[in-house]
Amino acid sequence: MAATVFPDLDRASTWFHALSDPTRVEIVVLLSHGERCVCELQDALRAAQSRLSFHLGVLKDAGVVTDRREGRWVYYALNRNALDGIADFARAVKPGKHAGSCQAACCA
Amino acid sequence: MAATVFPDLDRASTWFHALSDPTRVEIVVLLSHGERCVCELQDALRAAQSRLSFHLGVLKDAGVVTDRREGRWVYYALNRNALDGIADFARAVKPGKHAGSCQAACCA
DNA sequence: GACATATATCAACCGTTTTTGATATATAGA
DNA sequence: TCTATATATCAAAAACGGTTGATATATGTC
Repeated sequence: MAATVFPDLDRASTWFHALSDPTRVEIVVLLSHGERCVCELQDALRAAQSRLSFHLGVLKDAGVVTDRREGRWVYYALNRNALDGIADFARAVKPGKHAGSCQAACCA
Repeated sequence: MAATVFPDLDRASTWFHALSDPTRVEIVVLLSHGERCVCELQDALRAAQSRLSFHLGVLKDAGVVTDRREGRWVYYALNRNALDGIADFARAVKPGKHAGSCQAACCA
């Protein structure tokens, strides 16, 4: 059963979808230095404001980033839980890592 | 500089794109039990043959899986390097993990 | 209140991805 | 060689995702 290997496939594919665009991966890398407001990201990426806002929305909906308003500015930050979940997924599906959790016949 | 955090952004977003579809994540989970031929995956996923073949092609092009022919059958298997790369990415961008690799001013 | 700045939302457009059904290729066995 | 099975490829349609420019909302300052 798939579920025994990694319990939350939909959430996983949502994370991966959020990271499937190079611009969004760049945003994540920028945020890995610490939280940033939209205008800082805009300068760093030289991206149109609505375009950046769109990508931040995708990342936020997927739970990869969080946002917080401070005065006029909105600061975005990485969500550690999502990053841990991604690493967990990669670890969980690595062949041989779950030999105990399914029938002996199916796992090499 | 983005490159200091994770050196191969394009490869990362290619991996993530390959995993951005729920069907493909399911395939990966099935393959985590060991290599499988296309017809076994077809039974497990109840997916049309050409559809499955398409998704396997995407995973293969991204380097997430490998294939090998044995007689009439083609067996697909996970590529550990890609899974390691994904886990590495998640670890590398986790805030605080790369404090030494960039200017003190930028990292909290 | 009027104005400026930061960010989000919307609609239109365009290109890409996915699905489907049909056909092609490869291998094996009779 | 003929037939059956496994898989890949192709073309057309449908669905989706990203970009752009315009407009809306929220906040702060004068």
